[in-house]
Amino acid sequence: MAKFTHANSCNTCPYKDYALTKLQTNDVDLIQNSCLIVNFKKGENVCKQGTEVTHALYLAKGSVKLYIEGKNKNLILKIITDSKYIGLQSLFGDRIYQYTITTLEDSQICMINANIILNLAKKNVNYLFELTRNISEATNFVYKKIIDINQKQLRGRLADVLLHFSENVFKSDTFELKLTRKELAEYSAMSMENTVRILNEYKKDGIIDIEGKIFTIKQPDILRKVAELG
Amino acid sequence: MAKFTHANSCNTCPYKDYALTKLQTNDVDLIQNSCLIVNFKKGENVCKQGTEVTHALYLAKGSVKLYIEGKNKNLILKIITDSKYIGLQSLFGDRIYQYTITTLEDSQICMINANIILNLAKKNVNYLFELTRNISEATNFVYKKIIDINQKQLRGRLADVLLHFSENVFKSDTFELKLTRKELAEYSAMSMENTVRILNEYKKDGIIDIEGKIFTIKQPDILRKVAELG
DNA sequence: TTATAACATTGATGCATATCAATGTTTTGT
DNA sequence: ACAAAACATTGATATGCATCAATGTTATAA
Repeated sequence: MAKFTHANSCNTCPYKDYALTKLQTNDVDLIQNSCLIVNFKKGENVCKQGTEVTHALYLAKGSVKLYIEGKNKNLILKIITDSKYIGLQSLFGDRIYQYTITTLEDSQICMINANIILNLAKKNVNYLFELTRNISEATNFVYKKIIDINQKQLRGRLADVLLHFSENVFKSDTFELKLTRKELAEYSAMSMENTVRILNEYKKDGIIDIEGKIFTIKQPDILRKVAELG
Repeated sequence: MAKFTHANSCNTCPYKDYALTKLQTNDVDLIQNSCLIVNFKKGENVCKQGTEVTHALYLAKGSVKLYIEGKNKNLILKIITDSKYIGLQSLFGDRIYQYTITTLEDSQICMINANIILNLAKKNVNYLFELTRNISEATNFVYKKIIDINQKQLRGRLADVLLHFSENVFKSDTFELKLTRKELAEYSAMSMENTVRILNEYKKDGIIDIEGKIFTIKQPDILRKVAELG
């Protein structure tokens, strides 16, 4: 199992979340005292669909995939890379994880007792407000995901996904995607074979360049048109 | 356009939301003074995808569909019938509606200035906590919706939808669905023709009974099996 | 360092589902 | 009360996509 250490400097932590700035010093101490910094190796589960929510999860360093496990296939809803809470809405909802979270590389996750966060949230409205904003934006993201799955077909979906990585996640025309083709497929809600096929189509057409896991968007405008037309 | 009246008795309103009980009397008055009770006729838009969020929307009486408008087809995410806030997460997120809401029958909607709700939320943590719980549950519902669309095929999806209406919404084996076949299709993420086809399949098999818009679930166990097997 | 498994690629096949078409039925508005 | 539009139904057709299959390539572990 993963190794862990106790947090000892949340206030000066370089991965600190903005919501923490809304808390009094002694409240940050409460979090710090409860907080375990757990080192996960690549491919380990951080939480598991169907289990009870006992901790708030904060991704300090690394990257994870958040996905729904189905009978035959999985659906990756989000790739989370930055210093971010992961799955906050599970704290306030029915306290059962609706999804599994797995690391895509060695990562550090802060685990804070759920009730401590809930109590702080009940005490400090500015803190709760930040968490709520966070949850709301997560919901809006999922709405966009649904519309993609429902309204576009393969080529459009994959174009969307590539643009999303380039523009929102890595903010660069060239990026290294820490996903296998299968995972990219699960993120785009299509089969792995078709993902490969369409990627190579785009490559042949000079729209993108692929070198293993290094992606280069060569003609973002065309990709944008494909994404738009579906 | 829809007629409206000013609210004058939020505290004693039979459609009052639970979250309101968390507010002081004078704070409820703030809401009451801002609150317009708008009478919408069947088929009118309550809010429109892509527009700015200026008001919190509370469905006092009636029923609405919340749906994403696409190029060719719409996707209904939720049918809301009870005394419920509709689209709370849009208040805390990027303040642009990601969806359109349309009434399914004549309905009364309370419209409260968004900033008044936000200010109260910032002042009263118990109130905000209830709103947050509300948003979280909405998010979890959407997650379930995604998994249905992604993992199951037509028959399973439609079985799921029928069971959901019977068990969660109307809590009865027999119910009147205020949806056209097209809307039922948009809610189940499939074509209208296939919706009709499969409904009649179920009818022929004696699993359900349909009389116009009156649905009767005759063999819920079989329907549950269909929903499970996909 | 070699064996084994996971990953990646490409082509061929089948099927679920949307779309098209034609027709009857019910609402809706005037 | 009538016309027009929206809704509902059923069958035939087309196609987007998953699945299967075969093979090469790259990680991973013993």
